[in-house]
Amino acid sequence: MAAVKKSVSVKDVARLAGVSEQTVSRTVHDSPSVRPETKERVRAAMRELGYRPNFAGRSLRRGKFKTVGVAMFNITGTGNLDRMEGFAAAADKHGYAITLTKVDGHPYTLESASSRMSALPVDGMVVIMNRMPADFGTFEPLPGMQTVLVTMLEHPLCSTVDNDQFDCSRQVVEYLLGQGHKTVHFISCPERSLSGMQREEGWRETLRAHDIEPPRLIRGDWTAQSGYAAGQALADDPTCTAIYASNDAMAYGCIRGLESRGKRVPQDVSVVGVDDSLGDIVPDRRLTTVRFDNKRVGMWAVDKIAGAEGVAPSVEHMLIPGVLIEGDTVRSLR
Amino acid sequence: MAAVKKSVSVKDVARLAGVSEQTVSRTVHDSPSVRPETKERVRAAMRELGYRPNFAGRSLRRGKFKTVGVAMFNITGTGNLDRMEGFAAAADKHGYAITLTKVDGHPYTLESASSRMSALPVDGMVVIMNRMPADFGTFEPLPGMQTVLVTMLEHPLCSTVDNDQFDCSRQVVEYLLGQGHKTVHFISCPERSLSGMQREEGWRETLRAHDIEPPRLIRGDWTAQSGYAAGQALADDPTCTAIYASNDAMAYGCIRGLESRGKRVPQDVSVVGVDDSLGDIVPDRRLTTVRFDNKRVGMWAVDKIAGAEGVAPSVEHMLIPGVLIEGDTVRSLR
DNA sequence: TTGCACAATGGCAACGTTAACATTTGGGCG
DNA sequence: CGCCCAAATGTTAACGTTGCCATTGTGCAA
Repeated sequence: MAAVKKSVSVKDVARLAGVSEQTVSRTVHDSPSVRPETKERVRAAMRELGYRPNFAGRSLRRGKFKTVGVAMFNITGTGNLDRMEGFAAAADKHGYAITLTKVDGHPYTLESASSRMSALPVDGMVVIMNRMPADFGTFEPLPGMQTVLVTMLEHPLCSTVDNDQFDCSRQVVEYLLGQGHKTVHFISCPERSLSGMQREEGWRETLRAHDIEPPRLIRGDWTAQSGYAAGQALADDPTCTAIYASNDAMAYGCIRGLESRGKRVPQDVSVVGVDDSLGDIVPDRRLTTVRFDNKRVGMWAVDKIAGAEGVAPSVEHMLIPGVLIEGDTVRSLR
Repeated sequence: MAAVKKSVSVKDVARLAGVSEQTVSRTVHDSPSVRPETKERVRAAMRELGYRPNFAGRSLRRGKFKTVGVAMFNITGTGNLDRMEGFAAAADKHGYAITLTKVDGHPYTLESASSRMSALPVDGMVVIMNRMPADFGTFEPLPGMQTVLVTMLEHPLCSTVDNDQFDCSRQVVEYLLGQGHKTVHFISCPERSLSGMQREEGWRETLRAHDIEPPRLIRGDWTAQSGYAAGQALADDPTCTAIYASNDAMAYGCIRGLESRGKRVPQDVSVVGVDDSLGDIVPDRRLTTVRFDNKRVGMWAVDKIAGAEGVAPSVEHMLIPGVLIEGDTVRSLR
């Protein structure tokens, strides 16, 4: 029962196999200039000693870590899981790993995310922005550290990618108007949410593009309870035949609120949400909603960094459109 | 506009500050044996050159990465976000980072997770087990790599931590029996889910401990639709006054299924779920459920690795109990 | 004045890997 | 038979950091 005292290095393997360290290295990288017999002998030595290449030595030599850092101000948040799925998938594809970091949001700045990352073994970084960082305009990425921001806003020095919230609202409003509704009421969200504000702007702009003055919106707080209250309030408004809620929880709450006031969905009022987060939760009703492709957002961000590989990094801005899912909560008036 | 050509090392800082590399290093670590004036001069040089310590050099020297690897077979899964929150929080506390890796589940083995991690800059690893790996009994962690498994099963060589699913069922069943119900029906889940099977076992054992023969269970698939079907089926069973569903989506589906057959909840039938995942989604009803502390599970796992710091790693097994949340879906028969 | 303790700093080596270059070996061909 | 080329392998140095030990400078007690 031999105790493992320390890590096994190429030197140990070389000694056991009776070759030079370089030959071991070449074997690890499966270089064609090593004789098959030699390779086999080296591999046997590696197996016997339990050799694993040391990441630090390798990175030091190569000057690359093959790792992308992800900075999040909030780990818990809608879509984060899907985004991470995308990060991991893209990283995998390029042979990269993902390093996850929670950044304290006080102050809420890109600088704090950046300095947090600077001491970690990463070649590039992704920052997920939920709110507006105080230094968005003035931020400069660390030299040599390609930085991708997950946001709809465009940044002069960093590539950006996000769901197209504006287009999402446009799709919803056009769809409802296309069903013959005269206007679309909106249940919004707290003002500090960037994505929510963009949905709000999209709703307003699209109505205006159709020469419809946007009705007064109701500000919710993402919860079904606030949607419920909004639904009750809108139930008494005779002009309200179509409601667009900023997420599915509020949309569903709104439906229940309308029903509590005797309105039926979709017969009396049509309701649309955003998120596609209720699919598995509400059994007997399919909410009309917009499904975002957060996985693709995550993949794009990591692809941008891991796919660069020495290519001069360019600044690009990418918006990924969502898809409107037709459910049972919209009625055509035509 | 000077172009940054390559990374700045202690050598560059030392030259500019007119001191030795060692003094720079000591300044970085704020050693008391450097004169304040010298420190300030070195710091000024660091600022001017934009010096950032190189992770690879440091790790190579220290033989530590200050990073914990997390291997997941599925990124998307209930509770993963909270667990990650816990990973990140604990890592932060110890000055560690988290490296996330998605492991291909074909084959579904601990070995594949382990070998995936072996080439990454991590000091220890956490594996999230959703199913039973083929090599659970025979797996040996990599030498020098402390390995923590997130599972209720105990492993002879690896520490383990998870929510106490067994206790969760015990709490639910005891609670319902305590309200005067004669038995508790159960909506289960696919058999390959480890946690689901443990809930099932807990339900069965607890009933038996009260000399109640467990009624026939209904196997669902985690979705509200399957809960809906189960609710409809159970609506016709006159012995059924209390239903325990293996997650909240099925519990909610079950309620709707019961209602579709004219049964009222909780007046006619009491329903309890597990997850506490509906809090923000169903506005007008608070489901009685069990809330797990996945964040704490994640923290424990990372604490175990990052908190060890040279201490001889011991094998421990930790179960974190959930908390029963009383809602509006249970009626007392007393 | 000498000796000594201690504070401040410097020199050197090593961590594990691999690119670049150097060397050896074997075989083909004039 | 000698020459040259290519295949196979070896040697060296460097990536950036920091622990260890050596050196220098300073103040104070004997």
